[in-house]
Amino acid sequence: MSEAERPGGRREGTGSLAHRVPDLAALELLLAVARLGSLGAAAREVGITQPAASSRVRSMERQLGVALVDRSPRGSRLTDAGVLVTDWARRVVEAAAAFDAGARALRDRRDSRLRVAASMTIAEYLLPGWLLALHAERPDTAVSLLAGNSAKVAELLLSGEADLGFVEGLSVPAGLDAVVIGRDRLIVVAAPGHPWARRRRPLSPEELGRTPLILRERGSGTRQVLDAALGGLARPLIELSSTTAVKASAVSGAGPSVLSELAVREELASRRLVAVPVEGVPLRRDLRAVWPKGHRPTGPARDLLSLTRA
Amino acid sequence: MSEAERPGGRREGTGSLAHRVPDLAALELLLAVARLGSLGAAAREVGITQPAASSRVRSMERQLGVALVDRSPRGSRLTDAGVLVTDWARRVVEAAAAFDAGARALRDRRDSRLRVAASMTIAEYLLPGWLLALHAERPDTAVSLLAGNSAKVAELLLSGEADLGFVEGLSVPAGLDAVVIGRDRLIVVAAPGHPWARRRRPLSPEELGRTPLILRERGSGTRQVLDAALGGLARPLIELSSTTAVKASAVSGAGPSVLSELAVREELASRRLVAVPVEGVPLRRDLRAVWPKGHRPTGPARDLLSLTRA
DNA sequence: ATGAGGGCATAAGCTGGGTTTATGAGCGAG
DNA sequence: CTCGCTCATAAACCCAGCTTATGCCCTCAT
Repeated sequence: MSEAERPGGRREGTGSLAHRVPDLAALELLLAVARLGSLGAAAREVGITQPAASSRVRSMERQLGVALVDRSPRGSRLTDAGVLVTDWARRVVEAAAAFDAGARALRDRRDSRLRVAASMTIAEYLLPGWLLALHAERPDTAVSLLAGNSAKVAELLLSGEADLGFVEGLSVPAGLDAVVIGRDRLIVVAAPGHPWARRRRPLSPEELGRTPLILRERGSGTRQVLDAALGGLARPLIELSSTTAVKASAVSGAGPSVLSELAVREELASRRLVAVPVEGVPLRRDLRAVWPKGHRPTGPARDLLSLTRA
Repeated sequence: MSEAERPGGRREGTGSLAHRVPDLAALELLLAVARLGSLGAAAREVGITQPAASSRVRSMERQLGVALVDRSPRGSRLTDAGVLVTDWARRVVEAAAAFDAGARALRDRRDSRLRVAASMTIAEYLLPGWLLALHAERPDTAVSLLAGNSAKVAELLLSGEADLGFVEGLSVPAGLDAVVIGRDRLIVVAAPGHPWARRRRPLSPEELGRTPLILRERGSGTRQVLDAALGGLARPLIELSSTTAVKASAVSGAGPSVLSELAVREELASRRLVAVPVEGVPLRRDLRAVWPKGHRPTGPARDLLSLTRA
């Protein structure tokens, strides 16, 4: 009953992002201001009144502790800091747009003109981007998404519950035609503090095989590829049930791991994980679009397919 | 709940992201639920009560039209759809974390232990990631950021107002020592519908030089590099005053453009822009860390520097 | 000069989403 | 069989942010 639950001390560091980052509506408003050069015009565009926009921007500036726009009776322009903040805001908004595209596809399970079945990795990391691009070209296309492993994708296609599929893996499921649309690679990663992170000589397969790694559980696609590449030798340090858990564990320095390049792209870019060179281990796997044998994709399926070919 | 608010019937497309995407607090809560396997535990972690968490998750599910977690008396696990949504949510949260890291550096102009001066491109696209990585390794380091062009960076370093600088460009400003930390490339891009997008033969310098392009104004760093590479020949179709405006214009199909690889990475990944191959035009430029001649970076500056070397 | 128009700031009042507190119900373990 | 964990529901409450209604400032055109 006493409210001593909250240690009243410093809330430095972890104040929960949401308290320090303006909400999406505010960020969108800021982008509109940047584009239109006027608070009032931006307000109109996002469907609120001018005083509301004024207040929103002001409270953003208070929250961030930085002046973002130069107001003048002739309009508003971004300050230097505002330009930077706006660009960072754009990235947040784009991630939100990808979220929305994915969520929308997930919701419209039925009655969509294009039903896509995809493996988890592709659904997670590639599909939202494709959906955004598709929306830009063919705004009317309603897409629905079903996710599963290769076998599930094949089943959905063959039973007519999906029009187009995407799988990663070594072989094409029976009864399907396929085209390679890209390539994924498993890479060895370690936290920056790990000895391997500074390594310049490539790891040998034996070395990789005898070192305990943070891995997905047996049976997962990634684990299968790794085991096959090493000849069933992969030795687990910990086994976790999701790619995310594996990543988090690797980032925290628990040990090295082997993960899809797609899954760790961001961590590599921000240097929270480091790629470790390896030699003599075939860790590539093809990404393929698939469809029922003979039934060449047409209409919206063809549109989407043409977007995915790099 | 039938509301005939918007005349025009169709509320397809533009419903303003913020109405369709849960706010950051909700996304963070979802991530916590995924990690901890319990609504109550997640609630505790983000500092709200269990019923609030329950209600928040429920309203997310209503908003998205998809069940995200399987509740049981023994805890909560993500559904299949929940796994996907959570991964997309993670990307939004990471973008927000980068935003926060950048904004924080921008705010703490003075009295920071490490004062960084960076050119716009680096400040926009690379620094937030570095700051996140630095924070992961050295949580106590307070960083401040000043952005400007190469000359401004040099000035700040030489006057002692900054400890470490980052510039992109062909030469190192006088009075500074430097080390190359990466490489940027200008690339020719076009919207997917543009004829160049399907081109397989590389463009020749002449062809590029005689085609009107969407460009930054004369005097911008990007424009300078391009003009130098072409021998002053670049022909503008439109001249715009920000990288963002150029991108938006190119995406909308107004014409081809030449932009930093860093600036269009996301657009390329989602296929809103397509890279056009070019030959015989030297469009690379080095990214360098710089500091006052003789004053080797030490302490936090050295930490940051070591993070940036790929 | 001088008035019209666009742009931003301030003030006051209201609405509703999200929160807390309080309670109940299901399931498993000791 | 009871304790301890989980989640759901209900009711009261609080505050953030919106709208409406102004006013001031600047610029441009007459």
